[in-house]
Amino acid sequence: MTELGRRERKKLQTRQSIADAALELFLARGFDDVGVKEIADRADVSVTTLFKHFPSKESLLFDEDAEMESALVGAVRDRPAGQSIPQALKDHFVRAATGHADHPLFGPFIRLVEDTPTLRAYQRTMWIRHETALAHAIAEDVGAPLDDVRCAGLARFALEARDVIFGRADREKAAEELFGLLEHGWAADQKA
Amino acid sequence: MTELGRRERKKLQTRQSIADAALELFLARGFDDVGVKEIADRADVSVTTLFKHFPSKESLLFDEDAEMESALVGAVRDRPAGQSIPQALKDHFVRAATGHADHPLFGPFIRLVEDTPTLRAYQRTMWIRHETALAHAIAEDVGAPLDDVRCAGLARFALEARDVIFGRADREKAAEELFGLLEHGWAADQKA
DNA sequence: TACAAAAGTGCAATGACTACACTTTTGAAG
DNA sequence: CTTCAAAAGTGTAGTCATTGCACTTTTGTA
Repeated sequence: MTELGRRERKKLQTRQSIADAALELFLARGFDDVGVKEIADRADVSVTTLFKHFPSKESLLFDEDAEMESALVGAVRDRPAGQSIPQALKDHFVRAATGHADHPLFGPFIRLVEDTPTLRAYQRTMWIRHETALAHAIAEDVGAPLDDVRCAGLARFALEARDVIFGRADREKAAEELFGLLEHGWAADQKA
Repeated sequence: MTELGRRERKKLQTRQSIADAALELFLARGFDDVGVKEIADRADVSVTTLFKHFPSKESLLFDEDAEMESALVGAVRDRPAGQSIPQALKDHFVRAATGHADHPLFGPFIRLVEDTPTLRAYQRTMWIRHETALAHAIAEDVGAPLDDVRCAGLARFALEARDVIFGRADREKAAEELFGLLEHGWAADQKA
């Protein structure tokens, strides 16, 4: 679509260097044992520049965000005919989880986040940001008012479900059971 | 039960002074516009002492914690015969919310927390800590393995429901609808 | 009364983050 | 090709929460 000028390209490149440096160092020595200074040095930029690109130390690890939200909304909006919303969300999460599973850093990355309280909290905050968007998509789909409580609730529960699932050994089964619960509750509510 | 010696009493008193000073200042000027130094000064203690009593600035606002957890577990364990677990939790939350509603600082306090991202996040983290305890209580009650996924899920969803409910104008109705969803999903699952 | 543990203090340091004033790069207009 | 304002980058110095340390004071108890 939009051609990027050299300027934009260089900017993105700087950003990428920083993110790469951060990921390497964090994976090697842990989030708390690496300072921003060191990351900036390795990316060959000043600390000031680093913070011009990323709003916080935690954010260095979570880059792609806008895409996730539209994917989430899309999963509800464009689901196969006849499929329930909880089902569609479950499929979406399972697909997303297994989609990246081949990347060699996926495992270590997950472990890093799980083992660092700060990062868990941050990830969760970022994740929950999508609640409103998802809630609206659901409400629109079923023809409820945009701020309908049950739609907001389903959105929240679904997003949380992902977090619970990730903490489990058998993610497939966990997803099945948790979304089963939502599925039944949601269906019963829809009838009323 | 246990009589407190003068030492313990003085310690608690110091702690209370600090918490009081913090609450006053935060309510008056907002969380981010008050420094720990100022709080310590008002409570007439050193900053070092302040941090010997509280692990962080945020924790100054959230004191009573162990009680909440046992109350939560108790709500499940000692619920009236024939009442479902989601129902019991709903009742518990509604009761807890209205129980403090008469306190004059309750409203402003809630508003302070809602309006300060840091505090929202902190409160949520503290709150979710009870997930495991609640999940175990539920599992025990229905005779499932302690780490059963559906029990953990219900616990998580119920705790999150409280958060969603607090963000709503009509909390009574919101509670009704959200726990209705959990109720139906849970009931359907239990039969299987 | 004496003494060890507990409570409190002040100081200096760390580490994330910001404000500021500055230099360098670069896209685009003339 | 020159020019110039915006954008990208830099270094310095500061703020603020939080911690480690070595120290004094208080207090329960033997």
